[in-house]
Amino acid sequence: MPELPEAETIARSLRPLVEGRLIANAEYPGRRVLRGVMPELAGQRIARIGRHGKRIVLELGHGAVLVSLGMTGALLLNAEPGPHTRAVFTLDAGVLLFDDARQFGNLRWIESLEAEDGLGPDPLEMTAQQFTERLRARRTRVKPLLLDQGFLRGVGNIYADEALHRAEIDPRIVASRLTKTRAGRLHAGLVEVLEEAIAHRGSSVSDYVDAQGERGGFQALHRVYRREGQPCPACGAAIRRIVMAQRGTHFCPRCQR
DNA sequence: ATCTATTCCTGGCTGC
DNA sequence: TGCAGCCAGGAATAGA
Repeated sequence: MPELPEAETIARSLRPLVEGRLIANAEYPGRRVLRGVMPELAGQRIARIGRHGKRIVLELGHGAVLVSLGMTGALLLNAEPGPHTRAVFTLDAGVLLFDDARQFGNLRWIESLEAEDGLGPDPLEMTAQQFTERLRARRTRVKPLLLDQGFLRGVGNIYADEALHRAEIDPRIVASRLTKTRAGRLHAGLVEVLEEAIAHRGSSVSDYVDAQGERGGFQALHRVYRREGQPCPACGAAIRRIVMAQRGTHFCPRCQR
């Protein structure tokens, strides 16, 4: 499931071959992938590839296409279209596909990112103090809060669990009850795990691959995510799994109190 | 403000 | 070997 590090990896792997290319043709088999009205893209140039939270941004001469990868979305460069291909962008050199088996992903045209928003700040672009203030203002449990894209953009289930473990914080604790010190540790844990994951080109838990079809390597370094019953790398206690907000939540009952 | 449940979807897994 | 049933969950939505 692509989150911030996976989206960043995809953006980086797309840039050298897609930035500056002209879109010769755009097709959307089934059309279900589109959210809202998609203008004619043929003839437009992809000026820049960006990332906004866990989404990929294809910046055009005017406006941009926001790619939400959902659970199983992938942007593939020069691959063969398959049964799950939802969009085909034929470029002046090469072809860019959007494949998405489960169809939780979508494409949306926006005028500008600034006008767009409604999303919280990027965890890698905020100070510990900003994070701490936002966090302690909320009377909701910290794990679901980290998943709330309006609170913070880019964090999903994997990195929420991994950051809470690094910060030694129980996912069930109410955010406003965290001390400034512990909130600061959570910020540090988030930044650390996201940067490490980017360095390892993301986590391939089920089917995530980058634009060249390559898997990430960070899944081997997960400390709690989907490791129920296995020993905590820090203390050896068995990792627990509970469900919060309909999401599997993994934590060490000894380290995280 | 914050909560939970539901919906979308299908590959991959379990168990018979 | 085949198949039914269940599970994973990002985000939108409804309702409490």
